[in-house]
Amino acid sequence: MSDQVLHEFMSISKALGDTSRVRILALLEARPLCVCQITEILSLAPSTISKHLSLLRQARLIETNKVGRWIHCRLADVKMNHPAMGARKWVSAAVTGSSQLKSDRQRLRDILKMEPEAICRRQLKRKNRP
Amino acid sequence: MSDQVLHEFMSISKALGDTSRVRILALLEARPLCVCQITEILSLAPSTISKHLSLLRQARLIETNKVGRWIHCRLADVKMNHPAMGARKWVSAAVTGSSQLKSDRQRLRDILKMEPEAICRRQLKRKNRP
DNA sequence: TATATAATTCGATATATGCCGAACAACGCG
DNA sequence: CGCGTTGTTCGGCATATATCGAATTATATA
Repeated sequence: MSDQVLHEFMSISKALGDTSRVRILALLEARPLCVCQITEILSLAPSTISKHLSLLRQARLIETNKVGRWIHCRLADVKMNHPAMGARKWVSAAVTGSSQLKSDRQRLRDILKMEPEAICRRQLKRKNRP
Repeated sequence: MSDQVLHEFMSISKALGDTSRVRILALLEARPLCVCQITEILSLAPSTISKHLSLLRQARLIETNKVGRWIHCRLADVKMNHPAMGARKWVSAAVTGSSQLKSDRQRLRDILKMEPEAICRRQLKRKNRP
């Protein structure tokens, strides 16, 4: 295809153009997370989170790997020579101080206190008894 | 309003999420330009360009000032302490080598050879005799 | 093997965005 | 002043995207 450079750049900038995806990136700066933890914090449908993660992966901003039943997400390797790395640094510097992201981090701390398996079960419970 | 920080960031990342606006930023890296020159290079309707410039201005990525009949556009002041500055550096580094932007720069060189007033008249001619 | 769980894909829908042309506003010049 | 020029605003249309729920796939476990 033509103009790989611009295409790659647009893939990254479009990925950064949505609040939910920026929140996910900011969460992953604290530590790697599994998809169900991210879903729990953002309070969006699993299918929506899945789509967001797919776009972030396409933009090479995050990497994922399967561990048993779960899929672990983490920020892409910093040593990678890719425009996504410059983006990561910019985002990181630009969003410090956001109250939304601060509140997300607090929610993450709460969730990490629970046993890992309890998180997804919580979502199930909520579904069956609304 | 709540979370000024995230809101400002999203304003910038959304501004960077469109090819035409990235092309405008890249052009302005070469030198300040008037709106009609940008319109000529991108080959879009004046109203479309105007909208793009408005978004770039809201994101504090560019600044404009009126000079007689024309409106001059330039990249925002680098000394400014604003997330837009980090964005500018990232964009600049990430898009070098794009063939689309290279071709835009060539087109810019051609246009700069013409007398300034000839550019807008060219658009007028094309309009009257299609 | 049968069931439950974690995540993705698909289809539908509502909203956002990019683009244009027409109308409008501001400015300069004869 | 009246006209041409430059740019913006507005309304409409087509496309893109964010979201959900239902169906599907893959994995673990009883």
